[in-house]
Amino acid sequence: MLSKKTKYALHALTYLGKHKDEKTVLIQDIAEEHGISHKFLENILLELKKAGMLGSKKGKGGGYYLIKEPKEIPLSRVIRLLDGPIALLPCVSLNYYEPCAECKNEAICGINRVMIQVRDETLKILENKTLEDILKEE
Amino acid sequence: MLSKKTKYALHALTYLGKHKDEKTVLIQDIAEEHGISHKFLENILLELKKAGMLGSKKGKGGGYYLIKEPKEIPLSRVIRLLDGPIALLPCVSLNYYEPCAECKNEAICGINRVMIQVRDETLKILENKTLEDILKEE
DNA sequence: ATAAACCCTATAAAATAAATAGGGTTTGTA
DNA sequence: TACAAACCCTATTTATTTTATAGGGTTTAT
Repeated sequence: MLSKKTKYALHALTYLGKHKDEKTVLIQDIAEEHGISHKFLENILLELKKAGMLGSKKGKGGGYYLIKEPKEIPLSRVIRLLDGPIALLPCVSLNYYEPCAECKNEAICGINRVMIQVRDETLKILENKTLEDILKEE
Repeated sequence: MLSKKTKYALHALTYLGKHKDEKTVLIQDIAEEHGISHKFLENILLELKKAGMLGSKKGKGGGYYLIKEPKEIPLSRVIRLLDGPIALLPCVSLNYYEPCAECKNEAICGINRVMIQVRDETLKILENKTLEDILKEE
């Protein structure tokens, strides 16, 4: 399951996508819309900004805005940023690889091999679904 | 990512699959092979037994054994049993449904709709990969 | 000047996962 | 028939991760 962080990030991105004709959107507006703590959401938006998905403007009249086209933001990107690996095991993660302690020899581990296949197929799904798909459904 | 419980369960099932010509296998043998605590593994094997995947024999000379063909044990089954939902959000889980607190109206939520699609495609993968696929790779 | 907004780091609280403990029950074998 | 080896069960503790809070600092439009 996705963490609340990721879930909130998706809500925030969706909100920003729906209001992209407005120049900026306030944290407070998104937080109120979804009943999220202002401060918690702030941390999430900062991460999205550092990752290059959002821009922001300081000072009175400032706020956040999308700096990418919704179709350029795949679910895989958001999930990896806030939740970490998409792979089901550390030993098959592309971005967060770690060996499995209980595995004597990864090279001959059937679980490892199958999980690589699962990872590749799952990635295909999550790379193809983007913020645009979410917006189209609203 | 899968919990250690699920990972250990997969290792245990694989071990049992590789030794299915022997009548029974001891917890201790599996635990030693993968450096898992005997007691922790015991709890996992009991769950697998309750779920109808394993049989066991008490008393001296007893142990655990597979009671299903490896191809009848899909990953989805093991994951759901030990880890819970396969869906990425509670509001799209088939087996562990719960509404999302921050969602005002699930019926018009684009995230919900897209996550239903992701769930269906992910399920296809995890239902098609079975213990047999793991055993074939070893 | 000032208020409204973003930015940053650290810490606390809550929830979950992982492991341990301690015994009970069953059953094959000597 | 005693005993040891194995499964069976429940509860508790420990560790880790997630979630949330706190408290301020910096920037900028008006």
